[in-house]
Parts: sequence; structure tokens; C-alpha cells
Amino acid sequence: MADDDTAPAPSGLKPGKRPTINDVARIAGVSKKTVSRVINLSPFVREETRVKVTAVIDDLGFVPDLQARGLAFRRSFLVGLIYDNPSPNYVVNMQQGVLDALKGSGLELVVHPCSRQSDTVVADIRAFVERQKLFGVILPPSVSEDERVIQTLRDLDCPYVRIASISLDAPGAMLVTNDHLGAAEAGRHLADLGHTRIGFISGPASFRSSAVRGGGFREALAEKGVALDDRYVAEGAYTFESGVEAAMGLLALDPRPTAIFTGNDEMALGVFKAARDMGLAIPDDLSVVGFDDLPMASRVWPNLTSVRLPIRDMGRMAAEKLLAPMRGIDPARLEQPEVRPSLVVRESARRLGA
Amino acid sequence: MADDDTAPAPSGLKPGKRPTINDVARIAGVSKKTVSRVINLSPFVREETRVKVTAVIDDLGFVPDLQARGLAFRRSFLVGLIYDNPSPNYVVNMQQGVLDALKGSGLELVVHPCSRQSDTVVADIRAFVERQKLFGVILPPSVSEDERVIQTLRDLDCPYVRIASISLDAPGAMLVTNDHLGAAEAGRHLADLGHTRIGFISGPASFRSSAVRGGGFREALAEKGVALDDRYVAEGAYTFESGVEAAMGLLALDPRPTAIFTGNDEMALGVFKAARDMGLAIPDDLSVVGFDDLPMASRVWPNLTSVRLPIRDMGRMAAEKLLAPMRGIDPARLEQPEVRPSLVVRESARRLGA
DNA sequence: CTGAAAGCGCTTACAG
DNA sequence: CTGAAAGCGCTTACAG
Repeated sequence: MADDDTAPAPSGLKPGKRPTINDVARIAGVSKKTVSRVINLSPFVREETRVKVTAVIDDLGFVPDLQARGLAFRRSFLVGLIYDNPSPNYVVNMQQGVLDALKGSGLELVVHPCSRQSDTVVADIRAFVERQKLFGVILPPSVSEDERVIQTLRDLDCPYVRIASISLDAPGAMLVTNDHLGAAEAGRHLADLGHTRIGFISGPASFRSSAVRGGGFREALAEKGVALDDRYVAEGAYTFESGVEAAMGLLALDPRPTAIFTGNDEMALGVFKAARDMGLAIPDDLSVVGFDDLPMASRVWPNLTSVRLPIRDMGRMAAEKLLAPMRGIDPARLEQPEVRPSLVVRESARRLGA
Repeated sequence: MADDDTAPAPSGLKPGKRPTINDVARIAGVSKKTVSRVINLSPFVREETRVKVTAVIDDLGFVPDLQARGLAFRRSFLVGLIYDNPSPNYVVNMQQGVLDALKGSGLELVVHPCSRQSDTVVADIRAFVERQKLFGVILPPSVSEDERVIQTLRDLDCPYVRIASISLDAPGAMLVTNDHLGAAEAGRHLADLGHTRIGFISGPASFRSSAVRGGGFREALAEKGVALDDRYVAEGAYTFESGVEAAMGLLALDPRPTAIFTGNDEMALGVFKAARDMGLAIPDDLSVVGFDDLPMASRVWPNLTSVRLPIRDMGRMAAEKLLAPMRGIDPARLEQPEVRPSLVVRESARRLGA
């Protein structure tokens, strides 16, 4: 629509300029306020008037100016995705989910990486949100867990949805994933396979999920009568390289673990590399279980057994929560159960000694 | 800075409201126009005045309103990344590069996926660019190759930088990668390893890079006296799944190829899977060479020999071209040589019969 | 249900 | 080098 710029401009318009609300008002014979009401779907417009104005809008190909609306509304039509997750695959998946939800809403997605280590993070985020007057913000872990950031968003009156492995906020502003449950499944799986000397490479301490996943894993093992020896626990950084390094440490122990559970898939692939470099075959000499079930989990060899987190769906669900008020829905009442990760069994973990 | 909201508001400001250009003007004892000149780094301001105004700006923590500036300038401070590349890893890498370049510029990145198959692509892109009044747009392949899109951007007076494997536009609006060269390296490598029955899985015909990479590969083989038999050429879609499917076809041929070159890494991993499923070992039974050298190329096993494209750098370079005018640089004169991909030799391709 | 006025916070002419 | 006026294209009060 309005794609044909070579057509003569409709009645009384300056050529080469986009029509404004004034043009619509003049041609429709109403005030610009009435046009504004039609644009904003106000119920206080006579049906007859609405039809007339809508016709002119379509005829002219009028599109309200976002900057002007933003200036008057004191709010833009942009959703921010602020992230500090070190796994690019995690981020891109979540981003796709957010875009899925935004499609057709008229909102656009602004991506904004940050580093919680920087001492200007909070000021940076404040500047970003304040300058762009964001419609809302989506926060995956671990920015979602930073109360300084949350306080800043509240100060600025910027709606947000936090994604985290435990509830940290009101239901309307939270998407919770039960990582504890998923990690427990991983623990039971390895115990059931007969492993007793098990390693665990956690994520960085700055991520809540690190402790939650570690806790679920440890508890499930304990229930099966298997103890997680602290010597076999190492801290990674959710990156491939940190997985390699941590695994080299664990696999150098004597006796070495027969299985390793990692806090995410990225690090699990690091374990693959370390094992290969040390001449250990997976799963024959070492079982490995990851977390996230990124697309690449089923592309590597052997296929990675992993705890599946529907990251893309999570992005979509979080964005839908943000959009709910716009659709007249109370975000707190939106039907969105806690996300329950579940184990996807593949080839990277097998029965001990089989 | 300006991070402390509990401090009493400076002289004569309404509490809870951000200071505006009017506040700055009043307190500094100058007109708002002069403040505007200071903000926009106009040279026509007496040094003394500039210092005085700057002090008030800092004191108040004044930040110009982007919506208001955008409305007056008829341009926003947003850069769009419009993409249709089916490889999420390609996109995320490029995105990081663009973000690298945008850091500190005051511009933000809006990501906008699209599908050239849809018959509303052009209208969608027009609506996006027009509504957001984008500062500029970055176009990776294959949207970068769609003249309808380019014409739309020109209509809307929106600056753009195209990334493509051949030059399609003025130097200031183009970042060219010499894929031909890179693919030729791959061809020579396989020929030098003694392969003569070689398969090629191209990208989709809608990507120029498919033909360019295929051409470079074929020519290099020919120079080495090796012919690329059309029976051993298949068309993929730059996706993992399409790589699997195409490889299954090629590997079912009798005699089957001893090596396969794929148009990108994503499909190379598909070949890995197909080979495994058919009981073929890489590189013993089949050599594989990919293109892009995504991070995962060096994480899979065996490590993938691939033609390296500095995708992140490309994103950064393209964005720098877009920002050049803002920094007083002529984008056409920006020192940015053609990007020359080069082969990274790893373990997935080896000497025939060795 | 509809409208005239004022305002959102900046910049572009135009003077001086 | 500096400023008063008008304008960017919308919306919020406030009337009626």
C-alpha cells in the first residue's frame, strides 16, 4: 500500500512530502484531534466519522509520525533487549523469540549488550532507556538479576520483564524457568546410568542459574545416594573456552570423573574438546550432559544429551508479557506457566562400563 | 553521571522532570538556540559562551530529547540491520560487529529480519524505514542484492551500506567481499590433496554468493586440471538441514565423491551428519571444506577446514561506513579495502588415500 | 461525540 | 557570534 510514488499526489498535498495529520483533518473535514482519536482507536468517535476519516487515511497513505507521537506520548515504540549472556547462541535464539512476538505490533527491537563488570553499566543502561524512552525492556539472565538495573528501570518508569531461574519480581514482570527441575533430571539420569564419580562445571557465580542448576543437580544425585565431591566441581564462565579449561582440570584428577554435567551447552562442547585432546572418547570414556539444548546440541558428534530450555519461546513469552497491557490484558493474569526444562537424551551420556 | 536522583534538584527545576533545553538556556542566561548550537557542536559559538553553557549542561545532567531532535531533524538515531540470512550464527556475528562500531556513537541498533519470498517484503521494509526514519541501514546478503529494496531506500533518502560478494553500488555504499578468491583457495586445496571426484553444495540461487563461490571453486579446480562434474553439484539453502539432504544425495552416487565443498559452514555440518549416518568417516572417507569459518568450525570434530570470512569485522566496517559522514569523513574515501577471505586449514580435509 | 488552544523539546530559517 | 519567531507532527487537558 502507498507503494506507488509515481502516482499524482492526492488532493491538495505538497508533492514529495508525507501527508500529516493536518492533511487528513483538512481533507476529511474534521479536526486533527478527531483524526488523532481514530488513530488511537478511541471509542469516542461516531462510526460515521470514523469511516470517513479512515477512508482519507487509506487514500492518502497516511502513517502517523512516530517521533511526533513519541514526543507527545513521552514514550517511543521500541522494545529493548538488554543482555550480558556470553553465549551468542543463547542471545540469538531469545532475540528471535522476541521478534516473533513483536511481529505485527508496530514495535521494533533494539538490542543492547552490556557488561555487569563495567562500573558504568547502570549509568549506561539508564542513558539508553532514558534517551530512547523505551516502550519496555526484556532482561535475560544475568542482567535480569541485577537489582541496581531494576531500580533504575523503575525510576524511569520503564516497563520490563525479567527472565530468571527463580522468581524475583511480580508475576507480571517475571518469566520463571525451573532450572532446578531440569538439572535434577540430569542428575537422576547420570545416577541411573551408574555413574558415581561425577564432575560438575557450573556457570559463573554472577548468574543465579549457576547455583540453581548446581543445587538441583546435587540434590537429585543425593536422592540417588550419590555424593557430588567438591573436588569435582569447577566454576566456568558459560563460554566454550572456560569449559575447555575447567574440563582439563577435572579430567586431570585421579581418579577422573566418569561423567561431567555442565551448566550450559557451550561449555559442554568445551568438555568435548578437552576430552579429545586428552585422548578420551565420549561417551565410552566420559559421559557428558549439557544444559539449554541449543540447536548445535543435536549437530555435534556424538549428539549432546542436554536439558532443554525453550529459549526462543521464552523470548516470545517475555515479549508477550510486555505487550499485554497494549492489548488490554493484565500481564499478571496472562496464561504463562513456569517454564519447565526437560532432559533430551541423546548419545553423549551412557551406562557406566557398558 | 546524573545517577543520583536523591540529590536535591538544581536551581529552579521542577522536581521529577528531566531538564530541557529551556532550563539550560534560562540558567545559563542564553537563548535556547545557543544551547542548541553547543549541543550540535556548532563552530559559531564564542568559547566563553560554550564553556558556560557546557557547565550548566553538566550540572543539570541535561540530555537532549531524542524524539524532539528526531522530529525537528526528520531523522532518528537508529541504525537498522535488515537481514534474510538463514544462518543465525552469521547474523549474530555481523550484529556484534555493527554494535562494536556503534558503541559510543549515541546510535542504537534495530534488528529487522525479513523474507524475500514474501510478497510484502518491499512494503514491509519501506514501512519500517519510513516509520522509524532510520539514520541508516546495513544490508547483508541477500537483501543487499535486491534492487527493489535499494530503490525504496533511495526514495526514502535513507543512507545504506550493502555487503555483497561483488560490487553493486558506489564505494561509499558498498562493502565487497571477494568470495571468488576464497572459494578458489578451497578448490586449489582439494585439488592439491589429490581429489578429483569432488562434490559441491551451493547456497540458494537467490544469493549471489552462491554463484560467485561456485565459480571461484570451479575455476580453481579447472586450473588444476580437475573438472567439477554437474552430477556432483547440488543446491542447498545455506541451512544445516539442506546440507544434510544435499549430502545424502551426493554420497549416494556411484562412485561417490571423495571430497565436498559447501557454500557455508552451516551446510558443512550437515555433510558431517549425513556422512556419519552413512557410516563414512571424515576425513578418512570424505574430505569436507566449508565457507565462513564460524566459531563453531573450530569446535566440532574433526575441526572444519573452512574459508574464513571476518563476519564480525565486516559488520563493523559496514557500520563505520554509515557513520563516516557524521564524523566528517567521506564514506567513499574511507580506507576499507575489499575483504579477502582466506582458507583456514584444519582436519576435515586430507590427502586422498593417505 | 467533537474541537480550539497549548504543549511535548528540539531545530530551521531569518534577522541583527 | 546571538536570538525571537515559527515550525516539526503529534497529544493532552479543557471546553462544549
